[in-house]
Amino acid sequence: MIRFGLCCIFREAPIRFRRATAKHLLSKPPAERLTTLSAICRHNAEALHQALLFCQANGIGGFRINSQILPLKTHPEVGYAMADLPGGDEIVDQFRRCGRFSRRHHIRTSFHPDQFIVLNSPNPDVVHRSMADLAYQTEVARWVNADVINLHGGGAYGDKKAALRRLVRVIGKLPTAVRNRLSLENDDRVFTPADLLPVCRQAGVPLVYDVHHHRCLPDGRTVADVTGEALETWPREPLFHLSSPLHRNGGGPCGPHHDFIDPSDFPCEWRTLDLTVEIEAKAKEIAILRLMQTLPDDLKHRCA
DNA sequence: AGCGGTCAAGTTGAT
DNA sequence: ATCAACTTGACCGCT
Repeated sequence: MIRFGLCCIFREAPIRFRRATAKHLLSKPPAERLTTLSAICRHNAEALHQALLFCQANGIGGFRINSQILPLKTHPEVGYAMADLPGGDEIVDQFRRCGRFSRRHHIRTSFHPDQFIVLNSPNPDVVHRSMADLAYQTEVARWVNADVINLHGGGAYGDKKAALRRLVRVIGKLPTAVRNRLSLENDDRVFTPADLLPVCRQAGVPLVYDVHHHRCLPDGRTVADVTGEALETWPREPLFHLSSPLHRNGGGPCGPHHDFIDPSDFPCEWRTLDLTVEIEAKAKEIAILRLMQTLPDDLKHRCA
């Protein structure tokens, strides 16, 4: 069975996550900062519960959690520990409730740290800050029962092979709780599936195959090839990515995502797999619900 | 109440 | 050398 994952936010359902800016917090006295952050974190824990309820009620089998669910958690000036927040224990409890709900209803959750988290940077400060952020996301992942923290390979710095060697080495040094959840995803500018699959095998982390990125940044392999090799990197249910481009510039760089998914972008090779497919479409839950309606018929005709 | 500029962080590639 | 694009809002200060 294919299950679809929703990425971070809703277009129409009235479920919103809050954030904070460091600049604003720094204009307040420290005690007030913590009160503000506490209110936001509490709100977000409740919003996550609502998000999971929505998914459960609508047959959506996965949900990607925004990295800013605990805003600015590892920021050098306004970063904090849960114990610093007023009512921090209750906030953690609420996240644990989300974890029990997702386990009971088989809703898979994941994280996708943003572009500032780079494990293979030649700058050790960048790597250390990245590892700290991964530790934070892992902490939340344990509460909420998320089994995937998905990352891009990072930069090439003019020497892809050396960059990939650094990546293997740094992954090897990660705490087990982080590495057990870590996955790597092919991107649209630097690292293809062919680049990352050896890293995945050496470092013992799975590949999140993004077929749209692969079409923009090809590596000579077919969708069928990469699908098969990526599946072998997963000791549990695999997780792949699907999106449709707003503009069809065949072979050019990946542009912005479309509002919806063109069902014909769904690879026939995935049809019969047990697989989580995270849907990157700007219409969010509307796009998933539409795809769930149109895909079965489309597959029947296109992939016979 | 509504508007628009701004928001921690990195890297690449276009200008 | 500088700067937008990644993804995309939400927030905050101002009117």
